[in-house]
Amino acid sequence: MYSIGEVSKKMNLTPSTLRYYEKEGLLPFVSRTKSGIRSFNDDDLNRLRIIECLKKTGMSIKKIKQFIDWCSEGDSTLSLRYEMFLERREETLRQIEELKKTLDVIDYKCWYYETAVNAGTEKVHCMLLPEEKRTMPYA
Amino acid sequence: MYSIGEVSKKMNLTPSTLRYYEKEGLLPFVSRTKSGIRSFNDDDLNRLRIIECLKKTGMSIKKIKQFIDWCSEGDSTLSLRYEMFLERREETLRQIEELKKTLDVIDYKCWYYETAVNAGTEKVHCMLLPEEKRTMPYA
DNA sequence: GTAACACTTAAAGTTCACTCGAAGTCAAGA
DNA sequence: TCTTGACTTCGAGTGAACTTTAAGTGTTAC
Repeated sequence: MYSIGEVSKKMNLTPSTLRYYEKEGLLPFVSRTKSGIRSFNDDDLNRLRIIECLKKTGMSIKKIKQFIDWCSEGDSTLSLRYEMFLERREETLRQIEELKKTLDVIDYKCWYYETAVNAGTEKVHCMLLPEEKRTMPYA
Repeated sequence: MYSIGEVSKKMNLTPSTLRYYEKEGLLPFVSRTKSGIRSFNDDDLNRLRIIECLKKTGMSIKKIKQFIDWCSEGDSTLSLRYEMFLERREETLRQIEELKKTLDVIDYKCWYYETAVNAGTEKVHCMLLPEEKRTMPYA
């Protein structure tokens, strides 16, 4: 059993954030001591890890709440939850692809500025011979 | 030469967003017609593409403005800009790695729910034999 | 000429995801 | 007993990135 402070350290979230998540309906599973203090167990931590995972795929708090609600509704929502993870999978693959394309542009810019720094001026890129120039859609 | 409406279509940004970017100092290079209408050229579009690229790496408008300011200051800021792109490169690689780890969890959940949907109940995951279970830090 | 439409500004409004502050409760140690 | 420190609630505040609104200007088609 863990207090909100312990969980906040383990998960790298502030206690305020955890209370906010609870208020938004993301943590209906967290129990309380008889004096009203939140008490997280290891299953709760695992559920929090899934929530963090969904956040990293860019899901909003509202959509994550939808998923948590489905979990509470039991087996009748299994296929909805399955579909959701398939969509998250596609979205995550898309994001990885987009970041890889972004990285190509960044890599080009690293070369561009390395060359310019060595030459002492950005003008070097107007003076390069064609075969020294890199092909990029934009510079 | 392109109007704000044409650029908004080309870049998939609203005219309001482009005006907001200008207000925030991201587009000091965009000129105006004598009647005050913004007039973008192809170089401007390329600069906008770099701005979009930096946004995709998670850079804030303020930090992008810093970079734009450096560009306006000329060769004296070349190494600052080089350093910035090296940092962006590291950050982008980090994000790709994080997404790949996230994808592993999502993939596990896809399997988890596929199995549960086929069985008609989530309880199947308590009944699986040890060798059928996947090892994941959390379920 | 005039209607329609895309452009202009400045300022206010929206949404999201927190984040903080005030006031109070509870359990343990000196 | 009293202090300390971590917890509680509720409501207000924050910052980022737009987004909308209102009022007005300019250009083009008929």
